[in-house]
Amino acid sequence: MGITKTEHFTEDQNELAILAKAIGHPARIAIIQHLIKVNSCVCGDIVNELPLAQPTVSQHLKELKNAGLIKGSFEGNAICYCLDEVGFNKIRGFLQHVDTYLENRKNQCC
Amino acid sequence: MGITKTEHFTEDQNELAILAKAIGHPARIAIIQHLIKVNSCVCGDIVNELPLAQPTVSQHLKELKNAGLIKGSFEGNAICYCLDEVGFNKIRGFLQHVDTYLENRKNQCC
DNA sequence: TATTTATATTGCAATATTACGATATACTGA
DNA sequence: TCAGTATATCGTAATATTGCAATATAAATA
Repeated sequence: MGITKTEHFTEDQNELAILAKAIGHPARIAIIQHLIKVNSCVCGDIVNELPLAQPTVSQHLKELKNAGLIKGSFEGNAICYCLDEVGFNKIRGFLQHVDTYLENRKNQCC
Repeated sequence: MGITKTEHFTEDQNELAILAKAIGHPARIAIIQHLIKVNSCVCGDIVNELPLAQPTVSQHLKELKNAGLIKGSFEGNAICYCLDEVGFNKIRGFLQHVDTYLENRKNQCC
């Protein structure tokens, strides 16, 4: 049905899913990587960095912002975007949990 | 268009996106968490753990498997699923990159 | 004020995802 | 062999996502 049964899962599970889904697009990976590469907030040139039209990029930025993975502030005419720790901290918690388990797991049969 | 312009992005970006997208659903988060919780491979009871019908769960397991996040092996009648390091290692690399950046970043203006 | 520049929003078409009933497959044990 | 159990696949409906042209908004500057 294309509709996720959100209400059947915990708040934690839904939040993690939203974060991972936001990362789950190559354009949004590219945006994150670019923000790291230039080591600063980026005002305006993200559109030029991506092989997508301006409205599409704007939409991807909006999704990253909604998920808490980037934040933006007005810088006169333009808008400055940079990574937001808030979202990444939540994902880090989950993945550290997984990684710790993988390092120590017993009873592996596969 | 609902179609991702995969060819315009790097192989690395596409692969990371596929992994993150696979994690990006609460049912699949729940599957991963359950595999960690029981600390062993799980033969059969995953369907009972989730509030979804058997074909739906089967589909989610398939997606996790395709992404390299779980692996399964036949155990007689049933199938054993457990976490697969391969996929998680790739995501870890990306997120460590992000986390290292966040800890050390300069020039923050937002 | 009018123009330019930067970004967001709207509307829509194409495609993808989610969910599940029905059914198929495949192994086990009687 | 046959029934029972476990899982996968098919088909399909509902909804979500992706992408972009057109357009709107808003600040900067001439």
